[in-house]
Amino acid sequence: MLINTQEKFNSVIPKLLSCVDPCVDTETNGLNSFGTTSTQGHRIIGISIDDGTEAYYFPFRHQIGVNLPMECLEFFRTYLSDPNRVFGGFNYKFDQLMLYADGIPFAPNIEDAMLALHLVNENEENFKLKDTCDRYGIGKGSLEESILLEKCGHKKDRMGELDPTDVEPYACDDVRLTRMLLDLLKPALVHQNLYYIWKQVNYYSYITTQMERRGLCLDVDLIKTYQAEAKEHQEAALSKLYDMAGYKINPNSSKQVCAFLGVKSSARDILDTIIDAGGEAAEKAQAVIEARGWLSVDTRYYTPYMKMMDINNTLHCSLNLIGTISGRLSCSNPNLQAVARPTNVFKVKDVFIARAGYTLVSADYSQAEMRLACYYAHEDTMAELIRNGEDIHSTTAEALDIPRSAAKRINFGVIYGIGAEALHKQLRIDKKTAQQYLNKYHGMYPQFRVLLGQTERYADQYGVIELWTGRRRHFNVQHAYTHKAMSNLIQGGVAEIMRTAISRLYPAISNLHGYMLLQIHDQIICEIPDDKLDIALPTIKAVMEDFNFDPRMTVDISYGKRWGDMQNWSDEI
DNA sequence: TAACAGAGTAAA
DNA sequence: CCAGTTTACTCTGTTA
Repeated sequence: MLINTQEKFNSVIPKLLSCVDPCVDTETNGLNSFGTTSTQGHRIIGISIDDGTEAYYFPFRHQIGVNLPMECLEFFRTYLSDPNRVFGGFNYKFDQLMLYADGIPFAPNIEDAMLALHLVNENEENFKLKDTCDRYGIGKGSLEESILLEKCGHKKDRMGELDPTDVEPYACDDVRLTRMLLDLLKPALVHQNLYYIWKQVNYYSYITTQMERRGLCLDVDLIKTYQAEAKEHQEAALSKLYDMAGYKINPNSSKQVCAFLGVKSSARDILDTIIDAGGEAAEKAQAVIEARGWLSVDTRYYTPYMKMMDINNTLHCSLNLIGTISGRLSCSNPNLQAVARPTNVFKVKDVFIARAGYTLVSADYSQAEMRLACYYAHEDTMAELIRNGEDIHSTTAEALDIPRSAAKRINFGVIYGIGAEALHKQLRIDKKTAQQYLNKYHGMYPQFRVLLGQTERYADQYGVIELWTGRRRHFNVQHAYTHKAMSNLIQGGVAEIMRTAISRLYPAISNLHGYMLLQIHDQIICEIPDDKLDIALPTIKAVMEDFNFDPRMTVDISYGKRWGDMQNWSDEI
């Protein structure tokens, strides 16, 4: 039902107010509510709400036809941020950010059908509302959508150019379908014992939305300095390469580099092999790496950051709760979970700074995956090393009489079931030696192999494995290979530890007027007021370590004004 | 010219 | 017929 006059609006207000679980969707003129230095933030053009009996569309910014007066948005400011209502949505994080851009605060209680879908079946071919409803036999197909997309040239962000009358059927369809999907998925969640997890994940969505909203502050002057420096090095590295090759070789073209070096792949590990061997080819390979580094540090970090930041020099990524099969978060636009670790070339972390009056705090779990693997596998030999605070790589290397690099690789790889083939490629040693190292390793720590087999057999037999929280990873579909079950158990398990910790930590950090900015799998980045650091640091450590695994989860904390320049903190001092 | 696959590289 | 896993992004080079 189209609500585009004050009279109609007044008549539906009582219906909205009597609904405690409205389903909400927004139509917008784009995907980015924050805007960039060169583009304005996108805005809501209308809001649709299903109150359980009827669906309404409230148009505000259509370029033609009759809109509701903007004053009516005032009602939604309180209504849509009401902590006493539960808002149903599909990828509601997106709608919340859009609503926020119109001054509507985030509502803490949400029920997101997309998150429910991912919990019930993380193997879905996609997580689009209409496609999902088609697959589950809900609604009357994507008829409304296809008609509408036809009208606006197949671009949803141009829906504002249409009359509200044309958009209403589509917009109302979305909220009706969302409610139907929620009604379908809730019993499935209950049946799989996932309902409580879902409520938690909805809250996690609320927290991560706040992280996106806050964003990370950039030191623009330093970016420009680093860009200029990178450009100089690029030119030097390229001219050196051109001299060597005798023509203008492109270091990013694997074809050209392969021809230049007489190899079949120009990937980094192949180039490293050539460098190991020494000689003239080694110099060539070194020059390619040098040039690639100075080119990519700019094209992959500085330049995109300058383009993507908002007018306050703030960078807002997207934290995706359904981006992975294992239950980890994924991060995009930009991917701040994959910012290069600091080197002479990649000084990228330096350009992320704390806002005035705040300090950045990084808290990361030490050896989280290995600890969880020990816990699951009852691998007591390794567990004892960890409990005693030993360097597990060095100790392993000494005990087995293998290089430390090999011990380190196996320690990381064993969680994923590494074999001789992969180890020989990574360490650039022959396959026989790799197999010997593995045999020694599994002789010393026999339980990892046992867990690998057990988890795989369990997944084969039951088609599903359960993480320590009760979250499930399903293997009862094609292309869900059970040899990955242990990896998923550990990776997903750490993700659940992180989710639990962040959910517990959020109220504490908010009370101190601090902010969480980012989650990087086993690490969080926060921004804490300078005068609250003394309280915040021990609190963060205590909350994050508050689990009952053996060996226990421990957290290393560092703090500073730049991400690239942090000092370690210890509460002993 | 746009779309796509493949190679390469960043993180945990 | 997968054999360390989970991602996101940029570039090259070919194809529609």
